[in-house]
Amino acid sequence: MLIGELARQTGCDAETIRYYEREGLLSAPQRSSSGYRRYNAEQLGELNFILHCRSLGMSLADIRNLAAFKADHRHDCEDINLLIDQQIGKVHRQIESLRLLEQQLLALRDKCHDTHSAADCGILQTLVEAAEGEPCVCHTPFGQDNHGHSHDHDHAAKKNGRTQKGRP
Amino acid sequence: MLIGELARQTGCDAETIRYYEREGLLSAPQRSSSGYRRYNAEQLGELNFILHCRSLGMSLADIRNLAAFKADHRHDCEDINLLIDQQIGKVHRQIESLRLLEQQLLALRDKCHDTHSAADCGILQTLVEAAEGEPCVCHTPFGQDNHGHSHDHDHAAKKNGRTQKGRP
DNA sequence: ACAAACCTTGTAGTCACTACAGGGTCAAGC
DNA sequence: GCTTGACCCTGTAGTGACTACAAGGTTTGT
Repeated sequence: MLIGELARQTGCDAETIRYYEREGLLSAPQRSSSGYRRYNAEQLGELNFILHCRSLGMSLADIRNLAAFKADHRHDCEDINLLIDQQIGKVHRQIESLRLLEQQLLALRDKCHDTHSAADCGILQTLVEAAEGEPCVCHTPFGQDNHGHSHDHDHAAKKNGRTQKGRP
Repeated sequence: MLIGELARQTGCDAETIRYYEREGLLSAPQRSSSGYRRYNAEQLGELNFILHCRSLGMSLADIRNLAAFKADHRHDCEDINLLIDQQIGKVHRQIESLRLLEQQLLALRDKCHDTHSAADCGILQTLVEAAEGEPCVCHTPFGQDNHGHSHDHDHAAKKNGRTQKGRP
């Protein structure tokens, strides 16, 4: 099966498949005489495994580890449990901080219900004041645990801590 | 005040401040004869506004818009409300999909409590089987609304849809 | 013979930073 | 006057997980 067919069967973009191969997650397939990638059922399974793990929010690095554990059958599964536990912890912290975020946004939204001039907009005023005074709740979205180089997709406020680090 | 002092007062890295300037979020400060950036209270306010919005999970593009609304006082605040509502919607959807994710991970974790060989690890087995059969819950983490180029913190499974797009 | 649909590689862009190289400036101390 | 160290500058490249495109080669059908 060619890459397009694999893409169709898995719902994964062909460019992403090539990307996974480059990243060493997917084993390099055989090639036809003209250089086309030829996949078999085994690689279909490999890719589905990757996609399923991705759908559980795991990073490619985590999946690489998991695949290594899978390959080495003498390995005991302590590390696997640890990996899943870490994933659960990560997701849990994300949920917590997003909930806080939601609260703050809803409170903000509450400042303005009718359409009027931006000069009188309660939301804008609140934002400006909050930035000035900054005695705010100041959660740290998915933060702190951010050592290493995880970069964690936490857009928001990352390491800057604001209340802690800021104004001493 | 020099950039280091501004960094200290806001808890924002100096390199990030320069980045915000490059991106046009922060107005270009005056320069000393030797080219050093000199900030005043107004720019301190500007930066705090940006950081506060970031801590609410807004993208730099959103903040740019918000700042434009702030500047143009004749503008009415409908767009501001819309922006906040969209932000709330985004956060809400993220929470929902993360909750689902958490359930799946907890169910997965439940497959293995003791340390034993990876060959017998319930987690690994479950992952492999789930990838093969794939009659799974198959949530789509923060997906779908992903038009444009939002990139949205969604690690997970992004557009690939899996159950929808895959295997027709 | 030719077009459409596929495949290849390589490079650059996304977002919000972060890190570093390679230099310049400034104040304090000797 | 000279050195040291803390600061500042610009510019470029890297992060994660893709996505998009350019410029070309191959295969298949009419």
